Amino acid sequence: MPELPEVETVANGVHERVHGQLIERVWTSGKPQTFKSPESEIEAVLTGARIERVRRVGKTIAVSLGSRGEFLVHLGMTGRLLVSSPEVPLPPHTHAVLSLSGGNELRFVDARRFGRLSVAAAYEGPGAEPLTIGEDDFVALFRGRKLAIKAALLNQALLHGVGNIYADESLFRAKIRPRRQAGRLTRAELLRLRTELVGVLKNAIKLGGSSVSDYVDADGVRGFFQLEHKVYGRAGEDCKDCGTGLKKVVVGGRTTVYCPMCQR
DNA sequence: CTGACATCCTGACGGC
DNA sequence: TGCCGTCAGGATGTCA
Repeated sequence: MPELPEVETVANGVHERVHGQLIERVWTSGKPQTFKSPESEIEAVLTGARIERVRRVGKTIAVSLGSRGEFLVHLGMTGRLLVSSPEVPLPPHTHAVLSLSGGNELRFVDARRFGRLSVAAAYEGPGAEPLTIGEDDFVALFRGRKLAIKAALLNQALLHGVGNIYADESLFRAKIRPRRQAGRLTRAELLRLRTELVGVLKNAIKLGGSSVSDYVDADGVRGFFQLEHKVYGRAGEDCKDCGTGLKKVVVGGRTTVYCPMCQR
């Protein structure tokens, strides 16, 4: 499932291949819940627009269209944003096709339809940016919060971009149990969490993200960070650091895996 | 306001 | 082999 590193990889890859190009034609599938803005509005804004920049904001891909605003793509769980030749057959579950002046198509494909397309004037994202937030601001995010630290990490209004994989992986590396109350973590623990979170996100970006279900980048290529996972997807296996059996619980409504020995 | 929980959707996987 | 039930999860909406 695409989180910050996967979305960043896709956004950068798409940017390289489409910036500066004109959107000549737009086709949309008509599946209602895929479109957060009316399809007619999306088509009107996109058709004839020039793509200035493609970047990541939280887990959202924001395509800047100059004075026309931004085209926002949220990949949900199984969404893919692909740059393809028109000669390549449309994959099943294609929901939008943008024909570009460079001759290629920008395609949005999403089997499970948790992804969303919309247009907006400008997009800032709901929360703070994990890669650039300072120490004091990071610590302040969790002050007084009674929910579990894992649930707090998943809350996009606090930090945006972190999902289930990198929440579990950063908590393991920071040696913090996922169910600890966020507001009761010490400053030292939160600073450790910030360091490990930034580290794991940057490392994952370097490796092209984690391909666990069907995540691929703009060229359809899989990432490699799943090979570095210490806990995510490893329920029932042994901790790579200490050999203790990893535990699986539900926190914040999400499957959560942790090491009861390493994480306190 | 804060937090907990159900809901959407379909492919993959396990069991028999 | 093939069928069927279960599971996965980001954002949103509802409820306490």
